[in-house]
Amino acid sequence: MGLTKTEMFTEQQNKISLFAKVFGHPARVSILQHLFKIDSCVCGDLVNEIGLAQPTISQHLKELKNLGLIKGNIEGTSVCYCIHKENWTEMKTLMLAFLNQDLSKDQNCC
Amino acid sequence: MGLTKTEMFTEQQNKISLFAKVFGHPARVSILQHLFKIDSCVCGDLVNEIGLAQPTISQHLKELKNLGLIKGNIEGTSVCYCIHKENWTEMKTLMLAFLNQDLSKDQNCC
DNA sequence: TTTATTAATCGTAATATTGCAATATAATAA
DNA sequence: TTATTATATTGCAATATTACGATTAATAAA
Repeated sequence: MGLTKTEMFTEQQNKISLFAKVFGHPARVSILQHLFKIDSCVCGDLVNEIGLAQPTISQHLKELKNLGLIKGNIEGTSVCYCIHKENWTEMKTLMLAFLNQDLSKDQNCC
Repeated sequence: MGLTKTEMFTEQQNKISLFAKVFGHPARVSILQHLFKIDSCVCGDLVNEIGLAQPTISQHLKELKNLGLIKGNIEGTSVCYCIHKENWTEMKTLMLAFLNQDLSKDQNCC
């Protein structure tokens, strides 16, 4: 099927999985790390930096933009992308709550 | 193509994306939250709890096990799954480094 | 031994993702 | 206006993912 049954899950679970999914490709991880490092970036830089074709990078950028994690400003013929700080912080809160679940309880097996 | 070009990325980037990918489905998020909550669990419980078919849950459990995030003990005819604490902690370190990248720098655009 | 019970595996259909060539769009330069 | 440059969109082929019915395997109970 390939179709996720989102209606069976809570809004929080679906949100977590959507953010995780966008991090689930090394090109998007790499793009984000690059944006953090240089603090702004045009698409062309990323094509050179990463090595995937321009349409592929553009598509990955679109997915990051759709989720609100980055924003882009048109500057002449190029586009300046950067991290959307507020949304990144909000996403982080959600992901941290998931990652920081309590590990201290005793397990009654394993 | 559908085939990720992992050779273009660092080992760290590939690792982050592999962990993120496994969190990229709400059923797996739900399974992990459930395991944290009750601290141990058999597959049958999860089938009732989540509502997907037994083979589907079993497949999601397998992916979590393959990445080392959970482990399973056979107990009679059922299997007791639980969080692999050491590996969870290791994964968390990696993901936190990614999520906690420095947001304080000035952006020269956007 | 026969019959549950429980979870894993197999096979398969439907949908999603990845990557890129070709093309389109938009802004600037000549 | 006509290039030129930079990014987005389209279309498509290859592969991956999701979900589940049918079956298998393994243990427990009768």
